[in-house]
This record gives sequence, C-alpha cells and structure tokens, in this order.
Amino acid sequence: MARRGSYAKGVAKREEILHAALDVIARQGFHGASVRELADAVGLSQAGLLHYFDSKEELFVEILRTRDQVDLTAFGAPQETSPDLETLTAGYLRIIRHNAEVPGLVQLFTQMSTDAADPRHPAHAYFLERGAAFRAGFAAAFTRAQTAGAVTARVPAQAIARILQSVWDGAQLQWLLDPTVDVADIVGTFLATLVPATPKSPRA
Amino acid sequence: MARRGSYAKGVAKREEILHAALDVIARQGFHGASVRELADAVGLSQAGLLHYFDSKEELFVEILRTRDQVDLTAFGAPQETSPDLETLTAGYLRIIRHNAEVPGLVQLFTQMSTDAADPRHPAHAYFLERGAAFRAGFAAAFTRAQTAGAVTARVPAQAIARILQSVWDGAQLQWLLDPTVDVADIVGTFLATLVPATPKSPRA
DNA sequence: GTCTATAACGTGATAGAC
DNA sequence: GTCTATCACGTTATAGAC
Repeated sequence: MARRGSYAKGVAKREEILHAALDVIARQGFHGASVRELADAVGLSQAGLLHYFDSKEELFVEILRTRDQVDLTAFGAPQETSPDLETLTAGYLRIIRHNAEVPGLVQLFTQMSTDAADPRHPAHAYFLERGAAFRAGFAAAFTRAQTAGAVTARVPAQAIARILQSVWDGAQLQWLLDPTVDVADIVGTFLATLVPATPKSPRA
Repeated sequence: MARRGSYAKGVAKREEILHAALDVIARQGFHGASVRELADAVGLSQAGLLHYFDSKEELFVEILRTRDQVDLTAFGAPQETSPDLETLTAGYLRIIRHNAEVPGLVQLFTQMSTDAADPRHPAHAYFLERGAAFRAGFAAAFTRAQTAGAVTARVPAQAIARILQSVWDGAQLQWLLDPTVDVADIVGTFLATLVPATPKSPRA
C-alpha cells in the first residue's frame, strides 16, 4: 500500500511519540525540557527519539501542532461552517479552561513563542500562521456580530481580533507567574466589555 | 566617608556596568545572551563581570530593574501625586513607543518573564511586583475615570487594569514575532474601546 | 529501528595569580 | 578589582554496532 514498506509504520510511530510527549508534558510539566528528558519519559533513548525528527526544535513544534489539533477537535468549535461569535468564544473558552489543567503545555507554548521571534527559528512560521488563523476566524465572527449590534462597531473587527489575541497571550503569561490568575475570566471580561451599552432591542 | 573604602566605588561600578549592559542590549539586541557575551560587550572578562553579581540571573534582573528606572524617569508620568488616566496612559504610550526602538530589551524582558514562572527563579518576585504596581496605578486612574464617566463602569477598574496589562504583554509578544505589529496602536485602540458610547455631557 | 558511546561545543561558576 | 585558566556539567547531534 505505502510506497515503502516501513514508511507507514514510521509515520504511525511518529504520531504515537507526539501524543505520548504531549501527555507527558501535560502531566509532568515542562522545565525547559531537554530531548533526553523527553526521550526517557517516552521510553526511548535520546538518539532513538531524534531518529524521527530532524532536530530538537522541529520536535517541539510538532508537539505544539499536535496539541492544537487535539484541542480543536476536543474542545473547539466545528470548523466546517464559519461559526458565530458565541459558538467560537464558547469553544475557545473551553480550551482556555482546559489549559489551566496542563501548565506544562502552556509553558512550552510560551517559551517557544519567545524563542521563535528569530525568523530562522523552526517555529517562527508556525506561530505566525496560528495567530493569523485565530484572528481571521474571530474577525469574521466579530464583523457579523457588529452588524447585528452585539459588538461595538467603534473599532474594526480586525483590530478587536488582534486585541483579543493579545489579551489571551498576555493573561496566560500572568497566569504562569501567578497561578491564581484566571485566564478565562480575564478573556471573558474583555469580551463583555465589547457589548455596546445600548443594545438594538432595549429592555429598560 | 563610606563605611569601607572600596564599597562606594563598587556600587558605582555596578551601576555603570548595568547602564552599559542596557545600552549594549538596546543597540545590539539580545539573542539568549550569555554572561560571556555581555562581559565582552561591556569590556570585562566573564569572571570580572560576575564579580559584581551573584549569578547570571541576578545580573539580568538588575538590568531589567535599571531599565524600568531609566524609562520611568525618562518617559513616565510624574510619580509624586497619583496621576489622572490621560497623564498615565500618555506616559506609558511613550514607553511603549520607545520599546519599538530597543527590541533586544523587549526580548530580554519577555524571555525572562517566561523563565521566571518558576517561583525559585530570581526574577519571579520582580515580575510579580512590577505587575502589581502597574495594575495598582491604573486601577486608581480607572476608578477616577469611571466616576467621571470617561471609562465604562460596567467592569471593575481592577479588572480593566489586568486586561490592559494583558493587552500590552500580549501585543509585545506578537510584535516580537512580527515587527510590523504596532504595540502602541493596539494598546491605544483597546483604551479607546473603554470610552462609553454616551458620555455624561452629550453633544449630539 | 533502536541502541550505546562519544564527539564537539557552550555554559555558569570558581580558584588563584597579580 | 580584575584577570587567566580551568572545572564540571549539560546540551544536541552523530557514528556505528546490532
């Protein structure tokens, strides 16, 4: 079936490694983990682990990619049709709340995102694309919410999406420093801020 | 004069080193800099530099402390009396715009703040205190602005201050990844969002 | 495909001369 | 106070056996 006999198995093993790594980091945390540590945790030697990935950094980006995929299918909004703002935020708030259970993954994500500032870093493109996709999804939802009068039209939807991304990333930074910080609460409060004072259909 | 002959000179040299380091990082950038690199740039040997600081991490926190002090006196709002929101934001927006000229310092700050998630990290307390002070200043200003009707009263001033901090930190993260991002614009836009649609003294 | 062993390097920190 | 020299360690990556 596959082009070469061992190719499919190699891919499957790679996938298995990534999910195992994800699990280990989620449960045991991430303390600037080295390839060796991760290899031990996954049940391989360091060289054995690097057999499947070109470098340490490539390995870690793949872990983050796997995580996005897992989270989006587990907690995210359905992607087929472009969802409305409520559905979209509900999905992301589930992800955000889940993140509070896996500090190691958040730490890995944050650490990588600062390292990836260098354009030559293997994760650079990943973070750019991820951010753009996030903003595009929300910009569309905000635009529709604005025409419905559910979100302030004073500021362009694109700008609101960018601010939302900032709030999320920044709040996560604060949470890492002080675990009593509630990221979902901060993001939720910000979203509440966007509802115009006088809705289209007044009640009072 | 001083208690011990060499004490005063030691402190002065320390100060001089910190300002020189600040300058070097601002101009040449920060690429996960080692003590050795910084020592070279400052004109000392690695051991010579560490003579003034207990460890690498202590050195870098002191650099950040020095930076805060320099920035606040150069661009910040006067601290004697608690400033109003406009003065406070104007000062911080100057700092934010200045940051765009010194990416190395922003990188150092961000990198340290993720490393400092560990409570045993020497910079941990620094970041907690800095964040608390930032929020306290803005919470007071927001409270006053709320009673004046200049800022939405729908959300507590404390929460707004926390969101503002998130916006700043998060936008900076995005800027590091993509230098075309305008941090001051994002923060400014967020602040504009907070002005109630219908002010106390209506014009239209 | 996975291992052991090791290369090649950079790091922070310290000892000791001057 | 500042240097040179070096220690002790951890890192990623690779070579080569099996």
